[in-house]
Amino acid sequence: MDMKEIAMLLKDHGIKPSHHRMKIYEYLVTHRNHPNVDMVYQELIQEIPTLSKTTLYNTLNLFLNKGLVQLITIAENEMHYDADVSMHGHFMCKECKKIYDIWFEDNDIVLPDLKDFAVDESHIYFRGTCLACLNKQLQD
Amino acid sequence: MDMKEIAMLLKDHGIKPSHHRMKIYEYLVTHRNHPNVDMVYQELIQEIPTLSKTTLYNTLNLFLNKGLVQLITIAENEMHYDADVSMHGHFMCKECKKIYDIWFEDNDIVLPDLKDFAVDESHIYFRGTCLACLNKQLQD
DNA sequence: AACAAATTTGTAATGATTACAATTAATTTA
DNA sequence: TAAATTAATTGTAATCATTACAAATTTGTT
Repeated sequence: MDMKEIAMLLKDHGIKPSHHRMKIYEYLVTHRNHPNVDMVYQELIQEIPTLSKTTLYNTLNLFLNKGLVQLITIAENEMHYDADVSMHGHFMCKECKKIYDIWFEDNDIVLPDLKDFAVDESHIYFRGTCLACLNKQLQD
Repeated sequence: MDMKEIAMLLKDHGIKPSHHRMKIYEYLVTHRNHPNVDMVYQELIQEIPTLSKTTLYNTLNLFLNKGLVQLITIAENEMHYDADVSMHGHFMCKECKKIYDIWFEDNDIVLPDLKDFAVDESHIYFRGTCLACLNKQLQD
């Protein structure tokens, strides 16, 4: 996804595509690693030495409000962000803290329609231990 | 659920049933309101004027580790707790912040078995607006 | 009662996030 | 094009949930 496409995507979501905003979205869409704020910051500060964390928070909240990214509240002490807003689940390894995408077969999961609620977001979270960390534990 | 039953339940989970611990669990099991730490504190401090928030945090973490309660990470800035550890979903209203239980019909939801992951916990979260808040909005 | 172990407490530290006012950059108007 | 207006970005300080830690209290044991 090149910068021209990113600019158009932001515009389509009612977001003026400033340089900072484009770089932040570019980070999310190329890494796809469900980063927390600091992961984005540590990477972008090298290209944009003046970048402020407040700008990051402002921008990510703007993206959230415009529906450009989704918020992942699977961790206990910090937010994570996902540029993929399509319906899929997330698994967090309690050992390495890594967050994995969980893709479902088409009919694997059908969430029920909720009466008495206007639902904006649906999330499916799993916690446990990932294969890499299970193997590491066997070596001890 | 009386105190004798609570004491037995704690013991069955390897937790020595001190008075504080029993009162904290009693709060969770009788209110069933998915409280945050402060909600428990504000109620119990009236009966136990010496209660410390550190004790609350310690106790809730102990309950979590022993599998007596489950952690709800649906809110963006604080943890919520649920004494009902059976599989059910949660809906959080963005307006009033209230958390509702979502019960599924038996075959309504079948979460897939994940290869390459040892899953300890599965959570289904919804966010949106509850009926009470939708009606309130119509009045304006 | 005396000792040891477990529980509870109070205070201070941590760390993610937000508030807010100042600065800088971009856009519009004259 | 320059001044004026608006929007975006920055830096610092505040907020607030949670944890660290050592002291005090309670409980259980010889």
